[in-house]
Amino acid sequence: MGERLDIHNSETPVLCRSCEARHRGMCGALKPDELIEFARHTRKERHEHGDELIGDSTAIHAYANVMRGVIKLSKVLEDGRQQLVGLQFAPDFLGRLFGRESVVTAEAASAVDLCVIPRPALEQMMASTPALEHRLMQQTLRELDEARDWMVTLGRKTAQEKVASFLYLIAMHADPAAEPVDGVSFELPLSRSDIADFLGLTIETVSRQLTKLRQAGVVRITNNRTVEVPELEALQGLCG
Amino acid sequence: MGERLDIHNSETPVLCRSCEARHRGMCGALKPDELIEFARHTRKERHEHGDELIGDSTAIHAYANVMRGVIKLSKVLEDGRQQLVGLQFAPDFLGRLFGRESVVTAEAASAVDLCVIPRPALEQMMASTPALEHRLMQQTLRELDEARDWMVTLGRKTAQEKVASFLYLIAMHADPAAEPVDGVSFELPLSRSDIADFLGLTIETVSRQLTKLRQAGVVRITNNRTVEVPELEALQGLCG
DNA sequence: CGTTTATTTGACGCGGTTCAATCAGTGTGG
DNA sequence: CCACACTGATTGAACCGCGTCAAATAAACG
Repeated sequence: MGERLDIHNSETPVLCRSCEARHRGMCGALKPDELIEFARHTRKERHEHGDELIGDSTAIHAYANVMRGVIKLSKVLEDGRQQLVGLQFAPDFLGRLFGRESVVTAEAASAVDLCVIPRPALEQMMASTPALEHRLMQQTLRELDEARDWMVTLGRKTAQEKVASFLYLIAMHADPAAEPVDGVSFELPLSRSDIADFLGLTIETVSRQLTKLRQAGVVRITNNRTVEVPELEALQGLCG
Repeated sequence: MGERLDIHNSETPVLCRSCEARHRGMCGALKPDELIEFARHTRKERHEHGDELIGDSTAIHAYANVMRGVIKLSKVLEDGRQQLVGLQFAPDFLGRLFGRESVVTAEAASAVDLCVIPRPALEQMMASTPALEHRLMQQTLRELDEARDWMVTLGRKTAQEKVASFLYLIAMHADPAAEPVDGVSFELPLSRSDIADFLGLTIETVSRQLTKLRQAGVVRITNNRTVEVPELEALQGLCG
């Protein structure tokens, strides 16, 4: 009898309870019973640093929610020049909605946990649940805003300002509540090479600018990846 | 009696009949009676080249559809450096949905006709007409794709490739059906200064690269604004 | 036709790339 | 445990593409 009750129970699925996307991500748009229906179609996937999650020009069979880790979206020119065009953190949505095939490559920048849902399942659900499409619309609009900010960085900032802007971006992501006067410390989710591809620079230039920032006392860097910013304000002032 | 019938008539509103947005734009998502309701809230606006349509950091009271002309979206840094972050043509949608205030400046790059709808009217309509939100979602996703393509241009292409890419972009917009082997001719919607801000270059560099392209026989330019491309393939080959 | 603004062209310098060498961290096998 | 290789990051030196500054030319406008 306990079991029979469970079937019609509207409790949050176990796996969703501890999921960030449950509230801040797209699943926040779902009512309890919708969430249960949703969870019936999803599967969890764990990926290692460096795994290619979606290849450029590959068919789109599934979408996903980022539950943990960082994902980089990139594009390459025929001759190999590469540019990052997006960075995704939990609880972002991953995948080009309604696209025939992907126009970017998605790669795990760290260990990553995904909550994967097949394309037809999500699209059906979106069609019947306007709130879900609305939530994804909000995320898409936010991504567009970010892309445009980034375009200013790529087109108009100096190498110094680019690197400062990148550090500031990551710092704010590590601690969204941080005040300008605060100090923060965090791990860089990207290698020098990735940072260069993010900023439209070479690794050498990135490295040189980082040493300048270090010498200026704006940041402290240990083990290549750990960054400490004594006061965000100083960093912000260098962002152009 | 004829008049009474008209009231409940489901004919397309007169002003919408010749509008591009009616089919390709957001209004294509509306059924005839919805279109009538929609049209009750809209007003047509005509703007001159150079008019500021939306200011950075201004409250968003209305959205609009571009019926004619070209609009440039831009951002500026405190010290005046400027970067275009979007170009909009008919029948694109104008305005940051659900945003509190604009994060870009929108300026008419040519004479422009807008179909303006107050913010509450559109948002109510979106809430009750999922197809409308879906259509706008599609446009937003397309804009995001374009922004990311552009990021590659800004971050990784040479001045030569940037200018070629820009000309190619405009050429394809002037004649979307054009084949690579075809030739096309069109008017540039932007000044050299705007093109520079679009590509993250200076006007001098833009000018020099245009002369190079002219000397190479890839384009012919008359009156500073009229461009003729004998074969698109040659131009495309220079886009990197 | 004169004035103003937009574009082109030229000369020069600098910021960032390129090429190359060094250094640091990490794993591997003897 | 150390020598070795390997990968990622830093540093240095030389080069060059693009920006800067300045002047000439062309187009737009009254």
